[in-house]
Amino acid sequence: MITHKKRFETIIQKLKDNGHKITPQRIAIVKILVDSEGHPSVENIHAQIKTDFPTMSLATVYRNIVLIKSLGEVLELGFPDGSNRYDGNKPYPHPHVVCIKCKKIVDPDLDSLDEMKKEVEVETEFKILNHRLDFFGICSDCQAGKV
Amino acid sequence: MITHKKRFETIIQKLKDNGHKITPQRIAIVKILVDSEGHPSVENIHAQIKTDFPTMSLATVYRNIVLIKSLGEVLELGFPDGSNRYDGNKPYPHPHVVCIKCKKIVDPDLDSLDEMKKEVEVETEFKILNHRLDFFGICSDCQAGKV
DNA sequence: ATTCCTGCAAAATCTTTGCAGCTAG
DNA sequence: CTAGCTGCAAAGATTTTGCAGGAAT
Repeated sequence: MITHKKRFETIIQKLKDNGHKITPQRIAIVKILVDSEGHPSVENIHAQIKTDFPTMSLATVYRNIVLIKSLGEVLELGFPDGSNRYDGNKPYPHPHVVCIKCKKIVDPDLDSLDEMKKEVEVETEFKILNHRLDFFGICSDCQAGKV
Repeated sequence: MITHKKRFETIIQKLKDNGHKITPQRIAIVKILVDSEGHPSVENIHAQIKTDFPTMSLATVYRNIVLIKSLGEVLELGFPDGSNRYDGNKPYPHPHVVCIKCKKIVDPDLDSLDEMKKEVEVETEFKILNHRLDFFGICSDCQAGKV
């Protein structure tokens, strides 16, 4: 099983391997990326760190997200409303189910997706490299009116 | 069969029905939305119209896209690079296959998607209202090096 | 006649960049 | 030491908004 701790070490190691320095800011950002269950936004990450690291700059968060993305260790989720959120635990494409009320994000298991990709390759003659699949709806809590 | 002309009339009618005036700018924008095979961007629409309508403002394009979106008559495709493109012919969610080299967009037929949606509803207990499925890859032309 | 629409410019977001000083290795 | 990183502020890019004049119905 892949724990948050292992993910943390994987990313830090990859940063080192590629000649990047391990700064306190970087550590803090990576920690949040792998600890968050809730797919944090840049603003979110910044706010969390700023609490006990008041000089942390938004630019630094952006720069590090770009860096970690370029190493393939975080997945960027761009949503229809223009916001971006990040997943440091599963940095490869995978489906999401998003509650449009409470913004909760769940990762469903969908085995049929791989098959669908092959279907698309046959039908369109594209070589498929990547994909994005998101469902939007109301989670059971919000349906029940728990807000 | 649904022709571009019918789509044009449908949208214009819907605008009228909802008490919106039919201005030359509006007509030009709707025309491009339904005539384009290539999923135009806002910038794109603006540029096309500006040729023979030099005072056309970007703001007007944005405002009308928002309006037509609110009537459910155009689909907005937000891409990972931050760009938005629009589909006025099929304004309901449907899968896209995007060539990352030449930016061509193809609409594949994927019957299995509806089933997948139900699968997700059962598994997550969400009420699914909407979805987004995009595949990214290289089209056959670009694979062949035709650029 | 009125109500809605447009163009322009300014504002609002979100993200990136230049630079001088600082710090990890 | 010294290459790379950070913070700050300014710049970019994209989309939205306020306002006064203009157009559709």
